[in-house]
Amino acid sequence: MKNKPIKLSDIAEKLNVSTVTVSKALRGHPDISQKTTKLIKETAEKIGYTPNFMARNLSSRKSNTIGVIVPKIAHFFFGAIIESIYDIAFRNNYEIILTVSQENEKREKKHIQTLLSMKVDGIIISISQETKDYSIFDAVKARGVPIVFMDRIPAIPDVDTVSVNDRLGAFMAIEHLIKLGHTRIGHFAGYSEINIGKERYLGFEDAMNKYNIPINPDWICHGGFGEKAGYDSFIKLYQKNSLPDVIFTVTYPVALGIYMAASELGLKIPDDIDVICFGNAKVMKFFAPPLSCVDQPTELIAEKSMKLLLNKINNPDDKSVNEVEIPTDLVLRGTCRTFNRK
Amino acid sequence: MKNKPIKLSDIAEKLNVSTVTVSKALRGHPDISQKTTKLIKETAEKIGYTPNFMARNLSSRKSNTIGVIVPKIAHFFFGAIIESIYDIAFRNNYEIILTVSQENEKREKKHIQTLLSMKVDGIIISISQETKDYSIFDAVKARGVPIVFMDRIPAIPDVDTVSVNDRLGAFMAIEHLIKLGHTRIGHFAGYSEINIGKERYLGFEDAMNKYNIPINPDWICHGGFGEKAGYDSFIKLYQKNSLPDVIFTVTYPVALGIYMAASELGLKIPDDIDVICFGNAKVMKFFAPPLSCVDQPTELIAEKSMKLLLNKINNPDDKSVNEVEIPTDLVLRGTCRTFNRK
DNA sequence: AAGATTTTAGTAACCGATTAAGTTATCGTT
DNA sequence: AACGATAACTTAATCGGTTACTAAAATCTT
Repeated sequence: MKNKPIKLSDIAEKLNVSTVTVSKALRGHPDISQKTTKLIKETAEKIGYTPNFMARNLSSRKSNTIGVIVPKIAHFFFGAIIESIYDIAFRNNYEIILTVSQENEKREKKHIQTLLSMKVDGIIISISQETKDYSIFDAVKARGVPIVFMDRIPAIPDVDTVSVNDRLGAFMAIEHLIKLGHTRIGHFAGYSEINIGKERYLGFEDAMNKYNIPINPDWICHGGFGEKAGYDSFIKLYQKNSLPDVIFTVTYPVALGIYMAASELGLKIPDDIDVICFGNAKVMKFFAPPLSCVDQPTELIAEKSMKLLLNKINNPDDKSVNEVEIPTDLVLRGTCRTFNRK
Repeated sequence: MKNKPIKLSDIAEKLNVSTVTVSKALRGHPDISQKTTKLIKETAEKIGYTPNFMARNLSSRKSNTIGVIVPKIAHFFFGAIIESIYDIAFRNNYEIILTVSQENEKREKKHIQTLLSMKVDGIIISISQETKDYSIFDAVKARGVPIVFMDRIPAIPDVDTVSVNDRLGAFMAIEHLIKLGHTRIGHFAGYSEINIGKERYLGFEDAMNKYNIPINPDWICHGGFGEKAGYDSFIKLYQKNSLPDVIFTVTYPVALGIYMAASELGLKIPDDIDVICFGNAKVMKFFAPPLSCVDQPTELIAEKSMKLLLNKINNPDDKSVNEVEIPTDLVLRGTCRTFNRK
């Protein structure tokens, strides 16, 4: 009962022309006359022909496909970015192969290999929080496959990147806290091996230094970019009886972890502990209290990344290195609005 | 500077065997002796060979790939499901091609064709809210490609489906409201053409009928499953000065729309207007007030869908029709906890 | 020890397209 | 009228594998 898919040769036979003629006609190649092209296109449409993706890509050696690797999906930041990427890809007639590393370096590596074996035309990646071995990225470059690093960027030279102004964004947040009168400021910093961890910490440090506020190492907690990290760090500080007045978190999920821990511990935000995070999400404004944050414009990140990548794909000889930096905004909602010195 | 990817014949030449031998060895075919197999596998590893996905799939006529189509990504429900699907796929050595219809029937159709042309081994789909023409799904079936409908299911016979108990879930929610003393109950119902819209409405109706509470047609609002629908409907009711006491929404985003509208209008949830929705999300518990809902176990939905699909892929002769139904739970948080008759 | 089997490997054909390199017929030039 | 140029197709080769057959060597049978 299995309908065999229609192929080029079916159309060719029917119209008594060669398969090459059909192939060319369908792609609008000037070799073929208007008349024949029209005829072929019409019959192709009529009998419902769709080209075999594999065959086409194998012989043409390109896939019109972009590979995307992200650490997570079910988090607002990546979800929003992915949605935008899909949208842009669709409009440009590209397919997306999305893979998820689950913050796991080995998976990430395997995905990259898969994408290469699929002959994707380019790759957009936000690396996992635990990725330490960057040699795989050299392999990608060696293959001549354009790659754009987005948001989470490894420290390697000469790569195209799109990120937000992490350092300044963090600085602005901390400066705001200080101006509110805060001095006992903590920072849940993720991992410092990776740019977003490092830069955001640096921004934090910049502000603390500028206003001559000592940094309490107890309050600088590392551990990851997810909820668990925020939750665990908070619980630990609480148990050590060493909570700061306010915590700046490296990501939104980390802040979520704090909300979770605080609610379990019966601590009130923002009275007992205040929170501000890097990264925005639509739902924050409905939180109790609405969470203030440093806004990262996801759509813009996606757009710039895609533009950069498509540009590299279409101009293979373009060896330029582009490091796009997107500005951030401080969005003040219910948290970190005021501070009453205890 | 472009490293040519290594191919089968490179290994074959190096070891002085035929490409077929290499191909077989790498796939562990019994034709080849242990010794040669080991040797081939080792050198393949050493020189970093990865098979060309396109070539392999073209000649073998299968792809070890599953196509997934969802209406949205950046919404908790789908995000969570997709994440689980990716996880299961990875563990089973399948690739996922994820596409996003953006609630658009034409895109959805195009994606299906693309997936077919990519020769995916099977498809998991949650159809768009506006999909009316189901003929494309027959085409998929005719091709012999297994397809599993998940959550959003078209009304066509003999298809494999995985859904939650929409009707009962809605019934339980409404019954709870009624037992709280509510009678002025509204329902933002999405579209009734599609199962989740229809069934959840039916559950609503069941409860209203059981307790002999008249349904006010003004309070049954249709329009979609997204935030905009919730927002628009709420504003409209407000302007008509005809708000119910409590609204049951067909999805979580619709409830979000209400939160948004209510906050703009200065109405307090749950005092001025109360809300409960179908569909859960981790962040709801941090809302002001924490949103009560009917929980849909996303992980289970993903798991059942994948299991069903993989089963069909591995047993092509299995013509059974499976309709998996997953139970739901009422999760009470800050909304719809009590009701003081006005 | 000869024939039957099994092991192990190789040959040829093919998957469904695309690209490169012909082949005619037609046309314009001078 | 002879020549090169152009238009419109076709033929052959190729992309990098896999499958179906075939063949030689090794092992087993009786």
